[in-house]
Amino acid sequence: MNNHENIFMNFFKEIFTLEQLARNRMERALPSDMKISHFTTLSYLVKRDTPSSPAELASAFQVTRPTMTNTLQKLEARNYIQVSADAADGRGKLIIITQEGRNAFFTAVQALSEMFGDVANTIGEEPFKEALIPLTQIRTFMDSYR
Amino acid sequence: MNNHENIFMNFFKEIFTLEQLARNRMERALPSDMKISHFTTLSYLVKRDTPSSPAELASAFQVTRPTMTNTLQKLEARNYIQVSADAADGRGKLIIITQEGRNAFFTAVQALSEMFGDVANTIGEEPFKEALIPLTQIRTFMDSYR
DNA sequence: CAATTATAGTTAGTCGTCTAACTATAATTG
DNA sequence: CAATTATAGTTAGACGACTAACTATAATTG
Repeated sequence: MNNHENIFMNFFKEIFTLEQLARNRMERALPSDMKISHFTTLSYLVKRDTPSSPAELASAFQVTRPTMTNTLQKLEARNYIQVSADAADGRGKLIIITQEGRNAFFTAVQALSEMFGDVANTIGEEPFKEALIPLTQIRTFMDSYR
Repeated sequence: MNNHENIFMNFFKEIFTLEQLARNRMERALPSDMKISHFTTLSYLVKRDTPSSPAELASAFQVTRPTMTNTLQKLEARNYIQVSADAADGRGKLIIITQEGRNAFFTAVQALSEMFGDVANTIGEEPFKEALIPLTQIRTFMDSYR
């Protein structure tokens, strides 16, 4: 394995490890019935003022449609989202967040803020800022180049 | 959500998305019976000239011991590793990689190299180098601060 | 415009990870 | 040194992600 490959290997090794560390930490901080997939989906919906389709959500989070079906079923069962038929497309559905969903989301944000606050106080936010630019660049590229 | 939190949210959103993109891409590039967990475990073992314990491996990859048990059982079934009792500790086991494991590992490295080569040719390795320093810093911190 | 192909969403089944609980051995301590 | 506590590894069961295969509707095309 030459140097070239080592940079990529090391990069993705860090990504995999960080993903696991962050997932564990966030899951511990979040309310027990709120998974990361639920949180990120609500986060997307709360910023939108127009309905989103399941396919759009699946694409936004790089998960398959069956995975998004599963996530949305959980959210609907908890009355965090409202699902309706798309009048403009007989195959489609439209998703909006409910007030209950908004409340649950902001409660979760509060819990995460405290957790992130601890991290920020210790390591500071500089490394995060520094990493964000190349990370976004790499993610955008890998996202488009499939 | 204030600015402070947005940096962390955005950072971890990129980590989650990148993890999924990288996982999909690597899984497609690897031989079909070689999972990422198998590859990274073999990668660790191939660099060692002394045996490793399952607990050491679990800790190195931030997975639980039952998860590592599962991974090692798969690797042993394929004769990629050799498992023996630890004479110095009646509870422990010792893991070494076999020649067959080395061969499978280097075949996998070859497949990944080609995939990374495509990425490198298009985006270059600069963003990876740039991200690696703060990523390692953050990972090291989150690793130690549990 | 009928037939084909593509797309939206779901269901079924697999896999890898997790937690909880267990056995066995080692280390610690009153 | 017996009793307690900690550690190594496994098993069982839950969960979220995946792929393959399905239904239904939309878009395309010969």
